[in-house]
Amino acid sequence: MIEKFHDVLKANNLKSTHQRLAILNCIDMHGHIDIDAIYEHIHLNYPSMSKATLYRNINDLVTFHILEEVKLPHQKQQYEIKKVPHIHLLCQECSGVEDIFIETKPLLEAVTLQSGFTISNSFIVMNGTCRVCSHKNFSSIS
Amino acid sequence: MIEKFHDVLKANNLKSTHQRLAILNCIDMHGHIDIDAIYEHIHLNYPSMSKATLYRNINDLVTFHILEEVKLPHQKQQYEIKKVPHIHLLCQECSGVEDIFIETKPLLEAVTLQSGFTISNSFIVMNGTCRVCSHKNFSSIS
DNA sequence: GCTTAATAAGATATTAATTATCCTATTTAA
DNA sequence: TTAAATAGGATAATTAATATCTTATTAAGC
Ligand SMILES: [Mn+2]
Ligand SMILES: [Mn+2]
Ligand SMILES: [Zn+2]
Ligand SMILES: [Zn+2]
Repeated sequence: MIEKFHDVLKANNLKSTHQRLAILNCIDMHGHIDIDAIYEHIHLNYPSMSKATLYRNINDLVTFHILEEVKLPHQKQQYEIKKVPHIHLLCQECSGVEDIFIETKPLLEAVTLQSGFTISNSFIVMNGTCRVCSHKNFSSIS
Repeated sequence: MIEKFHDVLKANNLKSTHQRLAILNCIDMHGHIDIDAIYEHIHLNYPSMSKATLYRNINDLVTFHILEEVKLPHQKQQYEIKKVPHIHLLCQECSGVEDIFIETKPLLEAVTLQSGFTISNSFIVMNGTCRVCSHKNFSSIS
Protein backbone atom coordinates (compact mmCIF):
# COMPACT_ATOMS: atom_id res chain seq x y z
CA MET A 1 0.00 0.00 0.00
CA ILE A 2 2.84 2.35 0.91
CA GLU A 3 3.87 3.07 -2.63
CA LYS A 4 1.26 1.26 -4.62
CA PHE A 5 0.79 4.14 -7.06
CA HIS A 6 4.29 5.58 -7.05
CA ASP A 7 5.30 3.73 -10.19
CA VAL A 8 2.10 4.60 -12.01
CA LEU A 9 2.79 8.28 -11.47
CA LYS A 10 6.42 8.00 -12.50
CA ALA A 11 5.45 6.11 -15.62
CA ASN A 12 3.40 9.14 -16.62
CA ASN A 13 6.12 11.65 -15.72
CA LEU A 14 4.06 12.89 -12.81
CA LYS A 15 5.79 13.63 -9.54
CA SER A 16 4.92 11.25 -6.80
CA THR A 17 3.61 13.66 -4.17
CA HIS A 18 1.97 12.81 -0.87
CA GLN A 19 -1.21 14.46 -2.05
CA ARG A 20 -1.46 12.41 -5.22
CA LEU A 21 -0.72 9.19 -3.39
CA ALA A 22 -3.34 10.06 -0.79
CA ILE A 23 -5.93 10.73 -3.48
CA LEU A 24 -5.18 7.52 -5.35
CA ASN A 25 -5.13 5.41 -2.20
CA CYS A 26 -8.40 6.91 -1.06
CA ILE A 27 -10.12 6.19 -4.36
CA ASP A 28 -8.60 2.73 -4.47
CA MET A 29 -9.85 1.94 -0.97
CA HIS A 30 -13.37 3.12 -1.70
CA GLY A 31 -13.67 1.72 -5.19
CA HIS A 32 -16.01 4.43 -6.44
CA ILE A 33 -16.27 7.81 -4.72
CA ASP A 34 -17.14 11.42 -5.47
CA ILE A 35 -15.02 14.54 -5.00
CA ASP A 36 -16.59 15.67 -1.74
CA ALA A 37 -16.23 12.28 -0.12
CA ILE A 38 -12.60 12.10 -1.22
CA TYR A 39 -12.01 15.50 0.31
CA GLU A 40 -13.65 14.64 3.60
CA HIS A 41 -11.81 11.38 3.85
CA ILE A 42 -8.40 12.80 3.08
CA HIS A 43 -9.01 15.74 5.35
CA LEU A 44 -9.06 13.43 8.38
CA ASN A 45 -5.41 12.42 8.09
CA TYR A 46 -4.30 15.32 5.97
CA PRO A 47 -6.07 18.53 7.06
CA SER A 48 -3.79 20.83 5.08
CA MET A 49 -4.72 19.53 1.66
CA SER A 50 -6.29 22.25 -0.47
CA LYS A 51 -9.47 21.62 -2.39
CA ALA A 52 -7.85 23.26 -5.41
CA THR A 53 -5.15 20.60 -5.26
CA LEU A 54 -7.81 17.93 -5.21
CA TYR A 55 -9.68 19.27 -8.22
CA ARG A 56 -6.46 19.91 -10.12
CA ASN A 57 -5.15 16.42 -9.52
CA ILE A 58 -8.39 14.64 -10.21
CA ASN A 59 -8.54 16.35 -13.58
CA ASP A 60 -4.91 15.63 -14.35
CA LEU A 61 -5.20 11.99 -13.35
CA VAL A 62 -8.24 11.58 -15.57
CA THR A 63 -6.36 13.18 -18.45
CA PHE A 64 -3.54 10.69 -18.00
CA HIS A 65 -6.06 7.83 -17.83
CA ILE A 66 -5.02 6.86 -14.33
CA LEU A 67 -8.48 7.68 -13.06
CA GLU A 68 -11.78 7.31 -14.79
CA GLU A 69 -15.00 9.15 -14.14
CA VAL A 70 -18.14 7.17 -13.40
CA LYS A 71 -21.38 8.92 -14.25
CA LEU A 72 -24.36 7.62 -12.35
CA PRO A 73 -28.00 8.61 -12.80
CA HIS A 74 -29.21 11.37 -10.47
CA GLN A 75 -26.02 11.75 -8.52
CA LYS A 76 -22.71 13.50 -8.55
CA GLN A 77 -20.14 11.82 -10.70
CA GLN A 78 -17.69 9.52 -9.02
CA TYR A 79 -14.15 8.44 -9.80
CA GLU A 80 -12.36 5.12 -9.80
CA ILE A 81 -8.92 3.77 -10.57
CA LYS A 82 -8.92 2.94 -14.26
CA LYS A 83 -9.25 -0.74 -14.90
CA VAL A 84 -10.30 -2.97 -17.76
CA PRO A 85 -13.74 -2.17 -19.22
CA HIS A 86 -16.62 -3.22 -17.03
CA ILE A 87 -20.23 -2.51 -16.13
CA HIS A 88 -21.52 -0.71 -13.05
CA LEU A 89 -24.35 -1.91 -10.89
CA LEU A 90 -25.92 0.75 -8.70
CA CYS A 91 -28.04 -0.53 -5.83
CA GLN A 92 -30.89 1.83 -5.10
CA GLU A 93 -31.27 0.45 -1.58
CA CYS A 94 -27.74 0.79 -0.23
CA SER A 95 -26.33 3.12 -2.94
CA GLY A 96 -23.43 0.74 -3.40
CA VAL A 97 -21.64 0.55 -6.74
CA GLU A 98 -20.45 -2.84 -7.93
CA ASP A 99 -18.18 -3.70 -10.81
CA ILE A 100 -19.14 -6.56 -13.04
CA PHE A 101 -16.88 -7.93 -15.72
CA ILE A 102 -18.97 -9.53 -18.40
CA GLU A 103 -19.02 -10.00 -22.15
CA THR A 104 -20.83 -7.17 -23.96
CA LYS A 105 -19.71 -7.95 -27.48
CA PRO A 106 -23.02 -9.46 -28.66
CA LEU A 107 -24.93 -6.30 -27.77
CA LEU A 108 -22.30 -4.03 -29.31
CA GLU A 109 -22.35 -6.04 -32.50
CA ALA A 110 -26.12 -5.95 -32.66
CA VAL A 111 -26.00 -2.17 -32.25
CA THR A 112 -23.43 -1.77 -35.00
CA LEU A 113 -25.44 -4.00 -37.29
CA GLN A 114 -28.66 -2.11 -36.71
CA SER A 115 -27.25 1.43 -36.78
CA GLY A 116 -24.02 1.41 -38.78
CA PHE A 117 -22.35 3.02 -35.79
CA THR A 118 -18.74 2.01 -35.08
CA ILE A 119 -18.30 1.57 -31.34
CA SER A 120 -15.02 2.33 -29.60
CA ASN A 121 -16.16 1.98 -26.00
CA SER A 122 -19.28 1.88 -23.90
CA PHE A 123 -20.58 3.09 -20.55
CA ILE A 124 -23.14 0.88 -18.94
CA VAL A 125 -24.87 1.41 -15.62
CA MET A 126 -27.62 -0.82 -14.32
CA ASN A 127 -29.93 0.27 -11.57
CA GLY A 128 -31.55 -2.15 -9.19
CA THR A 129 -31.09 -4.12 -6.01
CA CYS A 130 -27.92 -5.90 -5.04
CA ARG A 131 -27.82 -9.45 -3.78
CA VAL A 132 -27.31 -8.37 -0.15
CA CYS A 133 -30.23 -5.94 -0.14
CA SER A 134 -32.47 -8.48 -1.87
CA HIS A 135 -31.84 -10.91 0.97
CA LYS A 136 -32.50 -8.24 3.56
CA ASN A 137 -35.84 -7.40 1.93
CA PHE A 138 -36.79 -11.04 1.65
CA SER A 139 -36.08 -11.66 5.33
CA SER A 140 -38.16 -8.70 6.46
CA ILE A 141 -41.13 -9.82 4.37
CA SER A 142 -41.24 -13.44 5.45
CA MET B 1 -46.69 21.75 -32.25
CA ILE B 2 -48.76 24.58 -30.78
CA GLU B 3 -49.94 22.61 -27.80
CA LYS B 4 -48.08 19.37 -28.13
CA PHE B 5 -47.15 19.24 -24.46
CA HIS B 6 -50.18 20.99 -22.98
CA ASP B 7 -51.91 17.75 -22.10
CA VAL B 8 -48.80 16.17 -20.64
CA LEU B 9 -48.48 19.05 -18.21
CA LYS B 10 -52.15 19.00 -17.28
CA ALA B 11 -51.99 15.27 -16.71
CA ASN B 12 -49.34 15.93 -14.07
CA ASN B 13 -51.21 18.83 -12.48
CA LEU B 14 -48.63 21.25 -13.77
CA LYS B 15 -49.78 24.56 -15.18
CA SER B 16 -49.30 24.88 -18.88
CA THR B 17 -47.18 28.01 -19.04
CA HIS B 18 -45.51 29.52 -22.06
CA GLN B 19 -42.14 28.92 -20.45
CA ARG B 20 -42.72 25.22 -19.88
CA LEU B 21 -44.07 24.73 -23.37
CA ALA B 22 -41.07 26.58 -24.80
CA ILE B 23 -38.67 24.39 -22.82
CA LEU B 24 -40.37 21.18 -23.84
CA ASN B 25 -40.64 22.18 -27.49
CA CYS B 26 -37.00 23.18 -27.55
CA ILE B 27 -35.85 19.87 -26.09
CA ASP B 28 -38.20 17.99 -28.38
CA MET B 29 -36.85 19.78 -31.46
CA HIS B 30 -33.23 19.13 -30.54
CA GLY B 31 -33.65 15.60 -29.28
CA HIS B 32 -30.82 15.83 -26.74
CA ILE B 33 -29.56 19.15 -25.44
CA ASP B 34 -27.89 20.66 -22.38
CA ILE B 35 -29.11 23.50 -20.16
CA ASP B 36 -26.99 26.25 -21.71
CA ALA B 37 -28.03 25.37 -25.23
CA ILE B 38 -31.68 25.33 -24.18
CA TYR B 39 -31.25 28.75 -22.63
CA GLU B 40 -29.54 30.24 -25.67
CA HIS B 41 -32.12 28.81 -28.00
CA ILE B 42 -35.13 29.97 -26.01
CA HIS B 43 -33.58 33.36 -25.44
CA LEU B 44 -33.81 34.12 -29.15
CA ASN B 45 -37.60 34.14 -29.25
CA TYR B 46 -38.15 34.69 -25.56
CA PRO B 47 -35.53 37.07 -24.18
CA SER B 48 -37.32 37.62 -20.87
CA MET B 49 -37.09 34.03 -19.65
CA SER B 50 -35.11 33.80 -16.46
CA LYS B 51 -32.39 31.21 -16.04
CA ALA B 52 -33.82 30.41 -12.61
CA THR B 53 -37.09 29.49 -14.31
CA LEU B 54 -35.21 27.21 -16.65
CA TYR B 55 -33.36 25.36 -13.88
CA ARG B 56 -36.48 25.15 -11.74
CA ASN B 57 -38.58 23.71 -14.54
CA ILE B 58 -35.99 21.29 -15.79
CA ASN B 59 -35.73 19.84 -12.29
CA ASP B 60 -39.49 19.70 -11.86
CA LEU B 61 -40.03 18.08 -15.23
CA VAL B 62 -37.43 15.45 -14.43
CA THR B 63 -39.12 14.79 -11.09
CA PHE B 64 -42.41 14.23 -12.90
CA HIS B 65 -40.69 11.95 -15.41
CA ILE B 66 -41.60 14.18 -18.33
CA LEU B 67 -37.94 14.81 -19.01
CA GLU B 68 -35.01 12.49 -18.53
CA GLU B 69 -31.38 13.35 -17.99
CA VAL B 70 -28.79 11.91 -20.33
CA LYS B 71 -25.33 11.60 -18.83
CA LEU B 72 -22.57 11.45 -21.40
CA PRO B 73 -18.89 10.84 -20.77
CA HIS B 74 -16.78 13.98 -20.45
CA GLN B 75 -19.55 16.43 -21.12
CA LYS B 76 -22.29 18.34 -19.47
CA GLN B 77 -25.43 16.34 -18.95
CA GLN B 78 -28.18 16.70 -21.48
CA TYR B 79 -31.94 16.32 -21.33
CA GLU B 80 -34.50 14.65 -23.55
CA ILE B 81 -38.23 14.06 -23.60
CA LYS B 82 -38.82 10.82 -21.75
CA LYS B 83 -39.50 7.96 -24.09
CA VAL B 84 -39.34 4.20 -23.98
CA PRO B 85 -36.00 2.79 -22.81
CA HIS B 86 -33.25 3.04 -25.37
CA ILE B 87 -29.50 3.28 -25.85
CA HIS B 88 -27.47 6.37 -26.73
CA LEU B 89 -24.80 6.51 -29.37
CA LEU B 90 -22.40 9.42 -29.06
CA CYS B 91 -20.37 10.22 -32.16
CA GLN B 92 -16.96 11.56 -31.23
CA GLU B 93 -16.56 13.18 -34.64
CA CYS B 94 -19.73 15.24 -34.89
CA SER B 95 -20.80 15.05 -31.22
CA GLY B 96 -24.23 13.92 -32.32
CA VAL B 97 -26.36 11.79 -30.03
CA GLU B 98 -28.47 9.05 -31.59
CA ASP B 99 -31.19 6.96 -30.04
CA ILE B 100 -31.21 3.28 -30.75
CA PHE B 101 -34.03 0.98 -29.75
CA ILE B 102 -32.71 -2.51 -29.37
CA GLU B 103 -33.17 -5.59 -27.22
CA THR B 104 -30.94 -5.58 -24.14
CA LYS B 105 -32.60 -8.38 -22.24
CA PRO B 106 -29.92 -11.02 -22.94
CA LEU B 107 -27.22 -8.84 -21.41
CA LEU B 108 -29.35 -7.90 -18.42
CA GLU B 109 -30.14 -11.53 -17.76
CA ALA B 110 -26.51 -12.51 -18.01
CA VAL B 111 -25.65 -9.80 -15.50
CA THR B 112 -28.33 -10.94 -13.08
CA LEU B 113 -27.21 -14.52 -13.41
CA GLN B 114 -23.57 -13.68 -12.77
CA SER B 115 -24.08 -11.17 -9.95
CA GLY B 116 -27.41 -11.85 -8.27
CA PHE B 117 -28.31 -8.24 -8.91
CA THR B 118 -31.96 -7.47 -9.73
CA ILE B 119 -32.05 -4.88 -12.50
CA SER B 120 -34.83 -2.33 -12.75
CA ASN B 121 -33.43 -0.17 -15.53
CA SER B 122 -30.19 0.57 -17.34
CA PHE B 123 -28.28 3.48 -18.83
CA ILE B 124 -26.17 2.64 -21.81
CA VAL B 125 -24.02 4.99 -23.84
CA MET B 126 -21.76 3.88 -26.66
CA ASN B 127 -18.98 6.03 -27.93
CA GLY B 128 -17.76 5.86 -31.49
CA THR B 129 -18.33 7.08 -35.01
CA CYS B 130 -21.71 7.44 -36.61
CA ARG B 131 -22.55 6.17 -40.06
CA VAL B 132 -22.38 9.63 -41.64
CA CYS B 133 -18.97 10.45 -40.19
CA SER B 134 -17.62 7.04 -41.17
CA HIS B 135 -18.53 7.76 -44.78
CA LYS B 136 -16.96 11.19 -44.62
CA ASN B 137 -13.72 9.71 -43.30
CA PHE B 138 -13.74 6.96 -45.89
CA SER B 139 -14.16 9.47 -48.73
CA SER B 140 -11.30 11.64 -47.55
CA ILE B 141 -8.93 8.67 -47.30
CA SER B 142 -9.59 7.19 -50.74
C1' DG C 1 24.00 14.35 1.12
C1' DC C 2 23.92 19.31 -1.56
C1' DT C 3 22.24 22.10 -5.56
C1' DT C 4 19.15 23.27 -8.88
C1' DA C 5 15.41 23.15 -12.34
C1' DA C 6 10.98 21.60 -12.87
C1' DT C 7 6.82 20.84 -11.09
C1' DA C 8 3.23 20.89 -7.69
C1' DA C 9 0.98 22.65 -3.41
C1' DG C 10 -1.53 26.08 -0.88
C1' DA C 11 -3.89 30.42 -0.35
C1' DT C 12 -6.78 33.14 -2.42
C1' DA C 13 -9.40 35.44 -6.00
C1' DT C 14 -12.31 34.75 -9.73
C1' DT C 15 -15.65 32.71 -12.40
C1' DA C 16 -19.37 29.58 -13.30
C1' DA C 17 -23.26 26.84 -11.97
C1' DT C 18 -27.20 26.12 -9.22
C1' DT C 19 -30.57 27.09 -5.81
C1' DA C 20 -33.36 30.05 -2.64
C1' DT C 21 -36.15 34.07 -1.59
C1' DC C 22 -39.58 37.23 -2.29
C1' DC C 23 -42.74 39.79 -4.71
C1' DT C 24 -45.60 40.10 -8.90
C1' DA C 25 -47.92 37.89 -12.81
C1' DT C 26 -50.37 34.15 -14.90
C1' DT C 27 -53.15 30.21 -14.97
C1' DT C 28 -57.26 27.76 -14.16
C1' DA C 29 -61.43 26.40 -12.13
C1' DA C 30 -65.58 28.06 -10.21
C1' DT D 1 -65.07 37.78 -13.70
C1' DT D 2 -63.08 36.55 -9.57
C1' DA D 3 -59.98 34.42 -6.51
C1' DA D 4 -56.84 30.79 -4.99
C1' DA D 5 -53.06 28.35 -6.39
C1' DT D 6 -49.15 28.20 -8.75
C1' DA D 7 -45.37 29.85 -11.44
C1' DG D 8 -42.27 33.54 -13.23
C1' DG D 9 -38.67 37.12 -12.83
C1' DA D 10 -35.18 39.66 -10.37
C1' DT D 11 -31.89 39.10 -7.44
C1' DA D 12 -29.24 37.28 -3.60
C1' DA D 13 -27.01 33.46 -1.78
C1' DT D 14 -24.77 29.25 -2.15
C1' DT D 15 -21.94 25.93 -4.11
C1' DA D 16 -18.74 24.16 -7.51
C1' DA D 17 -14.81 24.66 -10.23
C1' DT D 18 -10.91 27.05 -12.10
C1' DA D 19 -7.08 30.50 -12.38
C1' DT D 20 -3.29 33.03 -10.46
C1' DC D 21 0.64 33.60 -7.94
C1' DT D 22 3.96 32.67 -4.44
C1' DT D 23 6.22 29.16 -1.74
C1' DA D 24 7.41 24.33 -1.11
C1' DT D 25 8.61 19.78 -2.73
C1' DT D 26 10.38 16.50 -5.87
C1' DA D 27 13.86 14.30 -8.36
C1' DA D 28 17.99 14.28 -10.95
C1' DG D 29 22.84 15.37 -11.31
C1' DC D 30 26.75 16.14 -8.96
MN1 LIG E 1 -15.93 0.47 -11.64
MN1 LIG F 1 -32.43 9.50 -26.17
ZN1 LIG G 1 -27.63 -2.92 -1.89
ZN1 LIG H 1 -20.91 11.71 -36.49
